[in-house]
Amino acid sequence: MRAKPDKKEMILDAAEQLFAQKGYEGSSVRDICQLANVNLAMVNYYFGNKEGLFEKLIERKASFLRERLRKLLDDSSMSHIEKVDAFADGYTDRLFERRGLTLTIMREMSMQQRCHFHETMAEVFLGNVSIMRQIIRSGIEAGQFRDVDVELLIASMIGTINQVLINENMVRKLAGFPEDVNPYDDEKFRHRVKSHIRQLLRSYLQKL
Amino acid sequence: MRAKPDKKEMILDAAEQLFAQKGYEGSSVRDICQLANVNLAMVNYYFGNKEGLFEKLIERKASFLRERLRKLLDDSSMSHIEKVDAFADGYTDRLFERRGLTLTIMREMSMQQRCHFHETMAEVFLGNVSIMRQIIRSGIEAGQFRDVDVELLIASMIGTINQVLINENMVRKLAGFPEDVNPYDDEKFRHRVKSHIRQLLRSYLQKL
DNA sequence: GTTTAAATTAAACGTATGTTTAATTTTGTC
DNA sequence: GACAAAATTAAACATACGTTTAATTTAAAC
Repeated sequence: MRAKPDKKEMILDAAEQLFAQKGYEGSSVRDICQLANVNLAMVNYYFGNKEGLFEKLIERKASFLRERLRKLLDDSSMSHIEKVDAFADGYTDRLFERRGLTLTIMREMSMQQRCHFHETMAEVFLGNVSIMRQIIRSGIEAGQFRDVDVELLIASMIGTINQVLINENMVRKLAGFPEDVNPYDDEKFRHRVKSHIRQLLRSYLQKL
Repeated sequence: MRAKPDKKEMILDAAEQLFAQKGYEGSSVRDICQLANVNLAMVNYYFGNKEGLFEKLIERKASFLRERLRKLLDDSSMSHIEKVDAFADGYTDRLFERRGLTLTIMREMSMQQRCHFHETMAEVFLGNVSIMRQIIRSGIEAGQFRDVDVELLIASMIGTINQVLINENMVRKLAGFPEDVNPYDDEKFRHRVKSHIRQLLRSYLQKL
């Protein structure tokens, strides 16, 4: 007697998977419904239309990360550099775990098509950026960090993770994984990325 | 008597522009032909089909950058860190100037759709990565650089640029540009990105 | 058990897509 | 100017798409 499968969730799951693999336009409503084992009309019944499905997908897990990161701001037991480390680690974990959705959002953000999506995505994104910015700024004000270009440093952190996520085959080649292994599930590789980002941020932020 | 407009080139130009704005699937052959002012059948006449058009687009400017970068390797008048600087500057310029194509390639690389494109793209990409890797490695062997994670450092450099290119609106907000200005044409902003990357690489590579 | 709303279905609708065809025009060569 | 090849065109083709409809089944409430 397993829990009754929620068709709405099944559609969202299927859409998340297909959008990640084939893009928004490349995934037909028929494909999504077939993968979710529901009737073709259910997408429009539950979400109005295909765009509504996409927006629900973005909203579904939007605020999860932010709450965890925001707690870092108020934690007085950690030093500034430890907060930066913790933020980067948390962010890396999150993007690795939700690689498909991360890629989907990134692709949509880079297009002028469907611009009304951008607001939802920008809100989520800027929320996280704002937390990271505050962490770094307070480190600068406390005299522990160099006076760096905060916005671009954040772009470097997120950009590094995205760059690693973008091409699975490239990562396999560069890191020497066999063809049948998903490198993003490999704990060693994730640790390698994390410690690279940590060292990159540390060497850039800390005073000589 | 201006030069006769080469329709093949006009199609490629139109496709490059539309793919960048609306993605591969989001750009119809009809849209492309209308923008290029040619008949609908010309795409299939010149390129066989839509996928052939895309592949020609990738090949058109593939090797341009590599030759310039390769010369850096043999230039004995520059120090190792100067070569890294020059590589990063050249790469940034190139990606900024060809932003649309960069985004298009990035999106395609992140999808499992149309996997036969990946070989062409991977070849171009790995060629450039390989040059940068040699530059950094020889700096490490000469004892001038720390023994860093070369592959991920390159991912950081390219990822930073991509992250900046991905969202025009975000850059406008973060850097304070008005709505009607293209921030990627702004010489000051480009310089800001370049010097950030330079400092990031330098602080990470150079020994304490 | 009847009633009412929600959930689900198969089928159809209208349109947009990539591609092909067959006819026509342009261009270059002798 | 005649011929042949290349370039260009309008029209049609077959298919896939997102969406809607109208009928049916399921579930819940009384």
